[in-house]
Amino acid sequence: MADIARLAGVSKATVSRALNRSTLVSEDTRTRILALASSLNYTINIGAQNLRLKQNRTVGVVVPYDAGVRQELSDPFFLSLLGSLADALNARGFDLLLSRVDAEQLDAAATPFDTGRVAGIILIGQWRRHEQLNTLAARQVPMVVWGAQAPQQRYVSVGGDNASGGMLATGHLLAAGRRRIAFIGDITQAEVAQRYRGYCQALAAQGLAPDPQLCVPASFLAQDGAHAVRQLARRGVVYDGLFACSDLLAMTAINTLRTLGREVPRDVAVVGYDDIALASYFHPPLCTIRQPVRAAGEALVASLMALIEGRPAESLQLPAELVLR
Amino acid sequence: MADIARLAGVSKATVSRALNRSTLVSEDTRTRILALASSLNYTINIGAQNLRLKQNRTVGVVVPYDAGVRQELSDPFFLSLLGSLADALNARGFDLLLSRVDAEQLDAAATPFDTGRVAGIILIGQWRRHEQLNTLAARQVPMVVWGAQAPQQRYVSVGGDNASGGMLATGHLLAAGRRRIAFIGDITQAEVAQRYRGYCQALAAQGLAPDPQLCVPASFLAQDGAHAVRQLARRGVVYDGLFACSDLLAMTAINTLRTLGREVPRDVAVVGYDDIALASYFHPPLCTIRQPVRAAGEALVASLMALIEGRPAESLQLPAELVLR
DNA sequence: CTGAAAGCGCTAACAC
DNA sequence: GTGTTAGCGCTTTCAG
Repeated sequence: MADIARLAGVSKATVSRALNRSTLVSEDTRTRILALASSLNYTINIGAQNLRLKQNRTVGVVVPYDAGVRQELSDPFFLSLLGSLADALNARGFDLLLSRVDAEQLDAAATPFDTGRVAGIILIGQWRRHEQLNTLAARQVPMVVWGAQAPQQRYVSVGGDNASGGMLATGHLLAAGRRRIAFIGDITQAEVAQRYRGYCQALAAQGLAPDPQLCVPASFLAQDGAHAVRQLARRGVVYDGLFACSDLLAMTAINTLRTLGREVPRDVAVVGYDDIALASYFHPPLCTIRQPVRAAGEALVASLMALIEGRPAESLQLPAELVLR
Repeated sequence: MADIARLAGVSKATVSRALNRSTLVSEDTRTRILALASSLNYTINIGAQNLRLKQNRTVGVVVPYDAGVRQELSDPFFLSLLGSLADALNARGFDLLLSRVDAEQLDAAATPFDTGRVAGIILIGQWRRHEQLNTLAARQVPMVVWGAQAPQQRYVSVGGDNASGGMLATGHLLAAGRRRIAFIGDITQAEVAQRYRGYCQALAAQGLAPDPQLCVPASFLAQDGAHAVRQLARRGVVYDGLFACSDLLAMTAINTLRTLGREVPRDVAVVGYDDIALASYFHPPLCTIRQPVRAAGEALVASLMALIEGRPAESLQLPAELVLR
C-alpha cells in the first residue's frame, strides 16, 4: 500500500480510503489509485486489515476423525454438507477454514478460534464426548454443531429430525406389508438412537414390539452393512424388512443379502438414510430418508452468524423426507 | 498477551518468548506464564504473528464451479481428494482455506493469495481456460493444479497417468474378448482426451481402429451416463464393451443398459474410472481404474511446499491402476 | 479533500 | 534473563 501511495503521489491514508470506496476522496484520485492497484494486482492485506479492525470473516469447519482409524474424510453425506457450507459461507462473504481434530479431543476444535483465525466454528461429523462441547460453549466459543439435540446441551445444534426419519422409514416398510424389520445402526450415537426411537414408535403404532434380535450395531463405515447382515444370518433370525441408518450401510447390506441368496426387495425390503447422490443410481433402486443438505448448510451458517453477532440462536431440527424409488 | 504480561508481572516480550519456548527465559517464569496462558485459554493470535513474521501457514484449496449449474460440490473423487489434502496439510501444520470460484474466472482463484490469506494455492476440479492458469503462474502465484499436463503449460501440475489409465481399461476389455468398445467422456477435457488416446492405443495394439460412432460425449454429471447409453441405442451401433470416464458415469450407464434389457457384464462389459468408495459396493461389481487419492494429496502438497519455499517443482504423473472386480 | 500519527497483537534486535 | 522499542500493513481520528 505504501508503494501504491508513492506511485500515486498520495499518502497511505488516501489509498486506503480509495480502496474502501470512501466518499472522502476525489473522483479522479480514486480512479487513478484503483487503476494502479489493479495493474499491480494489489489487494488489501486481509490479515493486517483484520488486525486493525478486530474483525474476522472466516468460519472454521471442523470434522473429527477417529484417532484409531485415521480414515479419509469419506462419508458422502458430510462431504456434501461441507460443500453446502462452502456455498452458504461464500454467499455471505465468509471464508471457510477446514480442520480436522481427534474425535476424543473435541476441545481442540476451538483452537482456530482461540488463535483468532476464525470468528466461529461449525462442527460436523461423528463423535461422542458431548460434554466437551458443553465446555466449549461455556467458554463462549461461537459454535454450531450438526447433530441431535442432547438433553443437557448448552450449545446450539442443527440436525435432521431423526425420530421422524425413523418413523417414516419403518412406516414405509410396514405399509409394504413387512412385519419383521431389522435395524442396522449404532444406537449409542444420539442421532441413531433417535432413529431407533422412531422405528419403535412406528412398530408400536401397528401393535408390534421391537425384537432385540433384529437390532444390529454398526458404525458408519460402509462394510459394517455386510457384517450386520451376516450377523443376522448367524442369529438365524427371520426378517423381511431392513432399515439401515445410512445409504452406504444399506448398499453393502443389499449386496450381502444378494450373496446370501436373498432377493431385494422381494425377500427383504430395504430403506436407507441420507439420500446421498449415489442412492439414485443404485440397483435395485434405493428407497431412503432424505436429509436436506442444502438447507442444513444454510441453517448452520445462519445460526452461527447470529451467535457471532451476539444475537441468540435456537437449536433447530430440519424435516426428514421419505424418498420412494 | 499484554494481560498475561501484567498478571505475570513481566513484559510482553518475555511472554512471547515463553510461549515460543525460547531458551532465553528462566525455567520458572516460563512455567508460570504457560500455566497462566492455558488457564485463560489464551493462545497467540496467529493473524498478528503472521503479520509480524511475514509468514503464513495456510494453503488455499480452490474448487471451480460452473456458473450455470451452480451445483453442489458433489463429485466423489474431488471430495475425497479434498479430504486427503486436508490430512496432508494438517500433517505439515498448515491450515486449509476452501474456496470456490467461477470456472470461467479462474484468475479469481488467486484472490486469497493476493490478499495475503494463503501462502499458495491448490486447484482441483474441472475447468477449461487453461490459459488463465498460465497467466496466474506468470504472476508468480505459488500454485499447483490437479489435472493433465498441457503442452504449453507454465504452471506445476500433478495428475493421474490418464493415457495409461485409458490403455489399462481398454486392454482389460479387449483381453476379455470384447471387440466393439464404446467410450463415454468429454474429450474436450484434457484428462479425458488422454484417456481416449490410451483407448485408441490399446485398440491399435490389437489391430483395431476406433469407430467414431462408439465415442459419445458426456460431462462428469452422473446422469450423462444414461444419456450416452441412450444415444448409442439411437445410433443403432453394436457394442459389447464400455469404457466410462468416471465411476458415476459407469454406474448410470449400467443401470440404463439394464432398463434397455442388456445384461452387464454378459452383453456389455463395463470399466469405470476413479475407484470411488462406492464402486466396490456396486452391483454388478464395477471394474475401474484407480486414481491414487492419498498419494495425490501428498504430491500436490509436497509440490506446493517446494514452490512456497522457492524450490523448483516438477509436474508429476501418478500411476493408474486397474482394479478388477 | 488529504496527510500525519497512533495503534491493532505480535516479535526481534538491542540494551541492561 | 528480562525490558524497551520499532515496525509488520492496515484504518481512523484529528488537523489542516
